[in-house]
Amino acid sequence: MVPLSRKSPVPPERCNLARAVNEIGDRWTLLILRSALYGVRRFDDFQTELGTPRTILSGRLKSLVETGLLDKRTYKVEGRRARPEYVLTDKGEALRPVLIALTQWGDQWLDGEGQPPISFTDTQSRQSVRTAFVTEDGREVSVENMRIVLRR
Amino acid sequence: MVPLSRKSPVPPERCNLARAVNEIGDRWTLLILRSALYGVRRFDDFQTELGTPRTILSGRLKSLVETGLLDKRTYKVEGRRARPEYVLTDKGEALRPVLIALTQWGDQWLDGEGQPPISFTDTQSRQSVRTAFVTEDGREVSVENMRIVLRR
DNA sequence: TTGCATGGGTTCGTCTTCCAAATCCAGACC
DNA sequence: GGTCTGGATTTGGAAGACGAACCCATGCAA
Repeated sequence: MVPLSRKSPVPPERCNLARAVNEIGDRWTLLILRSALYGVRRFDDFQTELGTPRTILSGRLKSLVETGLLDKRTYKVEGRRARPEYVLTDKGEALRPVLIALTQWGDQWLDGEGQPPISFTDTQSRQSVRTAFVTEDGREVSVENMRIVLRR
Repeated sequence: MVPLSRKSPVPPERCNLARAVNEIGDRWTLLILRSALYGVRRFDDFQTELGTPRTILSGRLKSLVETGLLDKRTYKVEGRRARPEYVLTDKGEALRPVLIALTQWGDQWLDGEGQPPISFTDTQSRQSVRTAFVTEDGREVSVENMRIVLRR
């Protein structure tokens, strides 16, 4: 169990977790990113899938573009006029491991019965895949063997 | 880049990511969990560190207890009356990898200059630690080598 | 025993955000 | 000219966030 502390080693203002939470830490934003990671790009597709109020969706998409998580482009279907689409940037794509880890947390602690609806396997070994901590050269480290390093 | 899709393979109602987001996906809740993972347990310590309005903090702590992420206990300091404290449960502790992954995302994409304020090393090899996907037996898998498996 | 300090809240009134429904708008097609 | 379609903005009411003040039980000191 974590020992009692009166305050965090890194204050929230300097903490990149706190910053990340400020950027993506709200329900709709996370759900939009979830859909985006599955390839959803269009306003009405987000809206239909998530049921997000159109006002909110419009605002969240704008924020996500401003913070560089989504790229607003134009797509054109033959015989339709050009429309915007919202595609994940590298920065947005880099959240995939975070959201997969959160999904697996949900699989374990929220679902209860049965198999999770989605999981992943390694195309080579065909083994199932989970998130873990690894050293630089890719060997797994357990949480007990991790030491916190504070800068300064 | 992710191919275009008109909807997600798992609808939000069945998705454990969406469920997880409903349970912990708001700013204050995530910030409270962050502090809790560092060992913060007491009302005023959360309040001082995060600046959360006391009404909000009170409500969020209550929810976190109800959803089983925090355990409300009593602590007693010599010469002080007994007071409640909020300690992470196993379910809450299991979020650590998720939040570390998010921290590392923030280190990479939000900070810009310099070293991150906090990082981790393996006590054995002294190498730095990152989050990654691994097979059951702990060998790393890259995102490109991961195949989605849908149940049913 | 009055007074004050402490920690963990609740109450109150305001102020912001959320939200659903309606409307707007530009291009494509008929 | 009328209508469809996708991507929005506007509007007004409902919900949630917020800051300040207050409450309350205990311990301690005068």
